[in-house]
Amino acid sequence: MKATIYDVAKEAGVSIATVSNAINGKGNVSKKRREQILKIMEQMNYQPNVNASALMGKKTYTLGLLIPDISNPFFSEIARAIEDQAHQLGYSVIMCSTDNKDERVERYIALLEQKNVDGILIGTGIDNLDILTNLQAKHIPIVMISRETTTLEVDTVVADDFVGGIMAAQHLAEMGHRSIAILSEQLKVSSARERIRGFKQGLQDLQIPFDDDNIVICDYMIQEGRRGAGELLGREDRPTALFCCNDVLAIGAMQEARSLGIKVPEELSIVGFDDTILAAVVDPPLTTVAQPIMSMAKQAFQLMITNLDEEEPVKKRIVLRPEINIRQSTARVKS
Amino acid sequence: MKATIYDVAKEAGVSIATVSNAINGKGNVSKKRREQILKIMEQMNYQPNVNASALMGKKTYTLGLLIPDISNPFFSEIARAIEDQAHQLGYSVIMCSTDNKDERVERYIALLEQKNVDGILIGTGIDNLDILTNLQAKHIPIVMISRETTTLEVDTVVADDFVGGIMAAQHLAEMGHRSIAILSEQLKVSSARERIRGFKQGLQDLQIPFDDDNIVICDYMIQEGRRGAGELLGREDRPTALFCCNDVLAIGAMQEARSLGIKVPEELSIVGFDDTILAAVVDPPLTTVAQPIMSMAKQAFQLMITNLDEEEPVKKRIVLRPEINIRQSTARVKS
DNA sequence: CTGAAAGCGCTTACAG
DNA sequence: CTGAAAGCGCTTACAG
Repeated sequence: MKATIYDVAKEAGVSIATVSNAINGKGNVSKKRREQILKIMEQMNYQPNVNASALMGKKTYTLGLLIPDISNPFFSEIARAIEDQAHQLGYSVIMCSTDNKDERVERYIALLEQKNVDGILIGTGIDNLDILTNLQAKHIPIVMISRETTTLEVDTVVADDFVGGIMAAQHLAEMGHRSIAILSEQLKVSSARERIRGFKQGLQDLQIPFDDDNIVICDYMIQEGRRGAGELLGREDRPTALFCCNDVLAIGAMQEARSLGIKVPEELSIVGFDDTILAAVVDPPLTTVAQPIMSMAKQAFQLMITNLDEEEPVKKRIVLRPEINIRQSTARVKS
Repeated sequence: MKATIYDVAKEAGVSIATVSNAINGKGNVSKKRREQILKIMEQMNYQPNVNASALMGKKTYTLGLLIPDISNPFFSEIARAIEDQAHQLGYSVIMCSTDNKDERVERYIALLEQKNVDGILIGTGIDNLDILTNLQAKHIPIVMISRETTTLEVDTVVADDFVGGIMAAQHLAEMGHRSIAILSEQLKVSSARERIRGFKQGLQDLQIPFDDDNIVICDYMIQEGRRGAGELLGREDRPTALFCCNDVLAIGAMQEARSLGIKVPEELSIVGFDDTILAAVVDPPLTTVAQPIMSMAKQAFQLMITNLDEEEPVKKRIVLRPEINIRQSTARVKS
């Protein structure tokens, strides 16, 4: 049987209240008693039961992490970064893959509530704002990572998608591209919208025209990237460069180009977004905009902790600068 | 404030015992009362506090999942499969990336114990057997997935790595390869040992000689795959085919071959293991042995549940047959 | 400086 | 069929 606070109290010849105080550094326990108790705890290999103390209003030291899919490389990297932050401070994190379905989001949130998590990190899109509003009404701390809602006051940390878009545009423009198309995720995804807005801004700054007909919307799958690229590359006046809102679409585009006999980067430049492991592994290696995942996780976790400890902290929105990793999928346009 | 069992009892005009019985289908609550109570629970949006009921010896409906690294594609796929199984039955899973370090394993296990998880799924290597023995002594159900310990009696589900190795050998042999080398993970990894044993068996069955000098050991990283492949490909009598114990090493080998100007598959055939997303994305697409991840997760979870419910169930070892996915990284040897 | 007692939100015999 | 009471492992005033 696991040792309880009663066992150590009996062993130490004190009351459980004193043991509790010794553990938590509360009340006034004499130094001598305290050390003696701590020693006994060690000997008995006593670990306080977190759930029991949570019942008395203390923290559960458990957090929920909502992301679209833990098996997607981008989100698994986010998850790892969050896990590491959490682990350092003794928090556990429960993974929740939502598949971007509100219905799954709701089930998961209900589950997390029942388990009294201290807070929820949200890295997935949520269509129905009421879900978030309800969470706030229940005073469950939330922080959004890599996703955002403009309408709600909630702590969020994102990469600067707008600037990322500009970077991609500038790079392509420098390489001499003038006929460029975009492969986008669904426009309800806030980051996709921002990336496109930034990209168009970047082109406009350089006086390069862009027509919205050159945007094709895809779901977040390689197959979809192929389909979208196929549509664009089949046009009479085919683009010389593609800006893709994520690496997965970029890879789909690369595959489609190859099967159409279009050489990357000689005949078609491709830039992705996210800099997942996939970008490094593909041939040619993908030029892509990298989000500072580690920093994002650190900041997000910091915000979470602050929420947990303070009363009504002022909501923050932290925007981190991305960087473009130029590899071999982009080249000067052939003249 | 969240509704408690007292709130619904008061609202229903009954005692909390009756509410509890109604929820759990215990005792004898009249149908009418039961329905009335359930309705009120619904109205009040009452969710029982799992941690409180866990205190009375019920389950926490929380499981731990130990894997080397959630950001590694193979393990993130395992994690997703486990998560889906768990979610269906109302279990949450806490992710624990161990980096294959016993010290991290121990910290995580201590954390999981404090949180009273119902059981722990282990998909990571553990060097110090005492860690597992202790877990068993504490009667914490464990099941191993994709890893095993022969010395301990513990439920485990693995792919048949031995057969996977044979499949790889047969495929390469059929393609006419006779000069073959192996890129292995550290030999302390049980699955790597089995894969190699199977591979050698496969060759031997076909009377193809193999020399252990042709095995190079690498850590689980692309860079290491490059290094290992470089070593092998630099030899005077360079092999015409490489069997790699996982996709990551295979991809490292592909990259190294390319940078040495050796064409895959024309001059060098490569087969990997695991069939992660990476295998599909790389060029040429990688021939690789696939583990039936979904089935493995299902079985592992099933074993877990059985452990949770039954007294001392007989320990099982479930071995699932892998399959080889032949893509374009392997070809007939040039004659 | 220390302990008795009440309470957190539940479940489980047990009595009626 | 239903409820009073004890108890799970803790924490927190409060009294001494």
